[in-house]
Amino acid sequence: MKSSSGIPKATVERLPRYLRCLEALSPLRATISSTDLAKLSNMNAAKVRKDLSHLGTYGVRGVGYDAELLRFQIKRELGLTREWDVIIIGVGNLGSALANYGGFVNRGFSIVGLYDADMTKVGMRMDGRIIRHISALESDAGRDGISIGVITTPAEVAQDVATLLVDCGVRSILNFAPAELDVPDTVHVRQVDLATELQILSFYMSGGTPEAIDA
Amino acid sequence: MKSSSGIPKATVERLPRYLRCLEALSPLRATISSTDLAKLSNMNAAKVRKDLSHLGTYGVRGVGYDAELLRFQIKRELGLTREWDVIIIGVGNLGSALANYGGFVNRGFSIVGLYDADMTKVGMRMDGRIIRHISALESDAGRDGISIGVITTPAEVAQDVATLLVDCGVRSILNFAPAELDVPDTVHVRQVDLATELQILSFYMSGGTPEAIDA
DNA sequence: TAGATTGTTAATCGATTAACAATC
DNA sequence: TAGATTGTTAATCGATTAACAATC
Repeated sequence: MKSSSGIPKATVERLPRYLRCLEALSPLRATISSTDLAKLSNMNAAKVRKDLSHLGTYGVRGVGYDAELLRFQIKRELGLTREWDVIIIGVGNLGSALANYGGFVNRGFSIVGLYDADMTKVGMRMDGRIIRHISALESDAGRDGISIGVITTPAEVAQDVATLLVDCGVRSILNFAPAELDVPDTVHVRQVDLATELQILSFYMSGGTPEAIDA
Repeated sequence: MKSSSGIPKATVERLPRYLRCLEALSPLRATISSTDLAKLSNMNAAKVRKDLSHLGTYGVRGVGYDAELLRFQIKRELGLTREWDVIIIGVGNLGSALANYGGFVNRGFSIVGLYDADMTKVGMRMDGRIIRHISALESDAGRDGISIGVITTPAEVAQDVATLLVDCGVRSILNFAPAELDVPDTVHVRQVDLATELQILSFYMSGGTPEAIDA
């Protein structure tokens, strides 16, 4: 008995990157080698082959991978052969930007609901959808079966929103609020923190530890 | 001779998280143990101690860490005792959201410029700053000394923008465009791809490989 | 056949974790 | 002193990479 998926975490997190490179490829290109895909994705050819080997053996020795087939296999592995319903909670600057962002729809995600606690926003139309009050979430969720909740609220209320989502049966959360979320471990959380990214860059710009000066 | 910083990559990427937890702490709280910090940051106490040991020995056996001192040491290590100047290229939905996002300023980052290629946007005022044309970037950069460039353009032009930034002397890039950037390895790139995050969640929702069904 | 490239093995490297002596 | 908690060691685990036999 092995774990529900034999694919290592690190590989899963790289598959979308390969997919993105394959989709950007000229449609005329029939095959691609691990070396070429490595170059496109800023990766190492051995790593590419090892990652792809987890999908099955879709490469042809001496030739490479069928680009179209590989694209499909990655999508299948990532569960992107179906469409997932996404809701956004918190229609501030970032939430609005995501609601209007075209990059989701053509990548397998459909934004089916926008929620906010601010009554002055409720009822407003945004990219064809009406903003609903957060209190409507529970009944909506029961009817619609939401796959992913995106949290773009202020940090102070992020935990409450996460708890509400979990109570509504949502098992995947993408959290943009700079707050740690405490959820059952049946729930998957991906955290994106914009300030964190800048802080990591800051570390490398400042050149590491002061001790390194006496090198 | 060791590398310019002895701190492992994985630790650097966790320091902002500890920092965020410490800043959310009650100001009355004088000390914090590795166990408590681990709970707050959804981490393991041994990992916390190991990470913090890279900063020096600021803990006290039997007592814990001085919360305020620890906060300062992490900020110092991350290079956050100074302020970094940030520019945003591409004032679309996401770029505008970031320009108006308060979370940067009080975390050590100052947005000093907004650029776009669209002449209808150039000259517009946004959160007190005037959007300038991308062609002005080169001379502005020479005068101002920009630390970090944030790319929020369409994917198609992201590489050109990155190249321009590098030519302007920018050595740290935060890229939101779903495109792989090819830059010299003196330049640090952090990539944030919103669709990628959803795709990773999709993988775990769909339960891994089909082969797993016959378990 | 000769050249190219995969799939996989085995070595290496780095990160995580448990355990515990040191010490407040 | 007794209890608590760090800092660090050593074991473990997982990820990366080079190398090459298999094979198109």
